[in-house]
Amino acid sequence: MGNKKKVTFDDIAKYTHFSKTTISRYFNHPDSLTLENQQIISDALEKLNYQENKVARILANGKTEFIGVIIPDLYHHFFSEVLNRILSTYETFGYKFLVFIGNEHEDTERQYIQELLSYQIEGMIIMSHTIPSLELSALPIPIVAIEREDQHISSINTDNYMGGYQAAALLAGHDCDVLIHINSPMDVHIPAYGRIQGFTDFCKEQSLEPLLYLRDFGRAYDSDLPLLSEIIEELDLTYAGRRKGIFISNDTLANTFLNLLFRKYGCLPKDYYLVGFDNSPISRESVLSISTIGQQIDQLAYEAVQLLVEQMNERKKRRPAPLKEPVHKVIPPVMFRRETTEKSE
Amino acid sequence: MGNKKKVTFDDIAKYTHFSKTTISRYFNHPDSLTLENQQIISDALEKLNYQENKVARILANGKTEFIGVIIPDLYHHFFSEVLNRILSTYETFGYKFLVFIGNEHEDTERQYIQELLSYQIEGMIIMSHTIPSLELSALPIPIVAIEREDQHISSINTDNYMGGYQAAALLAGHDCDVLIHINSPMDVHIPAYGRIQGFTDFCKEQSLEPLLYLRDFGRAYDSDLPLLSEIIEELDLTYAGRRKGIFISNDTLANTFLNLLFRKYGCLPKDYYLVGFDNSPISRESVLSISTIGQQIDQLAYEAVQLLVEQMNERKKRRPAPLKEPVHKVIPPVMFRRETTEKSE
DNA sequence: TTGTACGCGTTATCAC
DNA sequence: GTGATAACGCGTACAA
Repeated sequence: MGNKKKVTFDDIAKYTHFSKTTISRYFNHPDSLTLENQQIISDALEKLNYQENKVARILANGKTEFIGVIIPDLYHHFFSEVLNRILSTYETFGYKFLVFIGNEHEDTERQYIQELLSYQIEGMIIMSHTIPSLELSALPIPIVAIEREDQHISSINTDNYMGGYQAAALLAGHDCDVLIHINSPMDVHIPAYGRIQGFTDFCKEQSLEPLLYLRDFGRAYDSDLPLLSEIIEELDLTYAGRRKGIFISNDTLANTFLNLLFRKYGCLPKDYYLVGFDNSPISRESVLSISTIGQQIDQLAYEAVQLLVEQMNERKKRRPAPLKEPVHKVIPPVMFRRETTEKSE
Repeated sequence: MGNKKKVTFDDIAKYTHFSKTTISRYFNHPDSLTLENQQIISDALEKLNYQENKVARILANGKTEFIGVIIPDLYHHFFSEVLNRILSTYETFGYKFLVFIGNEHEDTERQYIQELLSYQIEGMIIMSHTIPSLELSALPIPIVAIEREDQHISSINTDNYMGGYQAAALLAGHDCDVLIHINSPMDVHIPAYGRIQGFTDFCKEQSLEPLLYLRDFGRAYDSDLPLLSEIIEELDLTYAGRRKGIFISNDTLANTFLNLLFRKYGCLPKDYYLVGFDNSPISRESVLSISTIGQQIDQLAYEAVQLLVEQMNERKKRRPAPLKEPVHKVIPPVMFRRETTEKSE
């Protein structure tokens, strides 16, 4: 209860009449002790109620087993699920995670990184996109990006191109003759740009003209509503009666779109076909289940940690062979066919 | 680029012809140096590219500035938003967070706690509910619970009782004469139980008979569907034509309920009034916006960290006066009136 | 205002 | 198989 000093190796050593060294060995090379002595020490640990102190161990051997994480927010399900999966790799790799929420300000994120480095993190996973990868590549530790600009650092991404391609193919397979993609404008170097590219490439291969609606979405539900409303009005006017296949950049937006159609028509009109992206919970829980291109978040996270662990291990070797070029790994998306495309026709 | 040894106070000291102590003071008591000398050291830090090592500092002064967090999952928006807010308090309090996902197994969660303690965390915030608070209260650090069983430890909770009461009042205010609450069965000591209590107490005060449907919800969307479907069938049969006010334990479930009504009737029938709980995004993004009793997650998280920080600071005093009794603080809920109750009548 | 000497709790190196 | 002893990098009396 009180402020008892903590029990240390010294206490154990005195109690057992061994040396500190032997106690240390009990933890790190137990085989080098006789079974008998192992038991003695083990009993002493119990009796004195010893609690490990890994901070001292870090100072002595330099290994923190810390990985730093900077994530843009936890509001979007995608990010929180990625973090969930990252944290869960503790069971496999044993690394602990120091997590910061990037707040969109470059300078504060730089401070976070300094703070992480001061705690001797061995590697970093970054999903926040404010700091350019060129700058990150200069940091003294291995870094892995997930779904962000990654020209100069290693990364794990969903195969966004294939995702966009599959979405277009799904819609075309339902005989949609107007193929539409709704997204936010973005830089070519952001992985998600592949969704646009894959979608338009499929259209071109099929000699269809892809219709792109790029608006500044994602600020908030209420500000997305009028933007989508406007698009619906335009589509209804211009393509009345024609079968419209619409690929929307994420499930949240797809759900908003679907809600607007329900408000206007009380249902999903026959000539509308919808595909979202992410396979986030809302795609199953919307008023009609939404077909979507799912990201394999568990794999994204696992591979990111694994790639990081490999590079961190490499550094611990006597003669490290660091990566000369960043590694970019890509995880295939998975298609979910649901009610917004698989109607009884 | 290479494996250059890290720059330490010793290097700075040699470079500036000061002693290590002075360098240390530069960081901890800069005022005790002349401005001139501060500048000299500051320049040297730049030149040698010094990086702080907080691990060494921890070993020397015992303050890790670590808070451990154990959270059940990040799948539910409530938890991820709480974590979001907790992490964001770094800006205010400066504490860093080591986060573990509780995996429902008591013994592995105990291991997590040991791991956290071995890193010398100064306090812990726990939302996971597998380990009884009595056991937690025996740990050698301050602990604060959020929305979990908290008989023997301090806690921050939403005023669930008031939430249930308000929900019932809102429904009664719309002249619902059948008041229904849908929830999962739970122990009386879980804060969320207050929702049931508040709801039924209001009903009794108004001489209304509260109708409780307690089912094992929350496993998955698909397994909730039939449970809710059955309830709807029963309500339609038993209370046809009467105005039904339904308080559902959380917004996810309320949304599912609403979707089922839409599938059956193509709309929210006139005699159904719905109130959810949490004010999670789905309550705004469902096909009709759902009235809900919102938890003030930002406050929950902030107060939890603050309470913890107070207790951690108390321990650092020469003569600590630890809490004799756990502190239980309660945050009022906020009502959001939306389309599922505020119809044009 | 600045320096000396030691402690924090563990691991690593070398002896025995 | 076991034990001294010296790191690891910083903070803090105490002394000057």
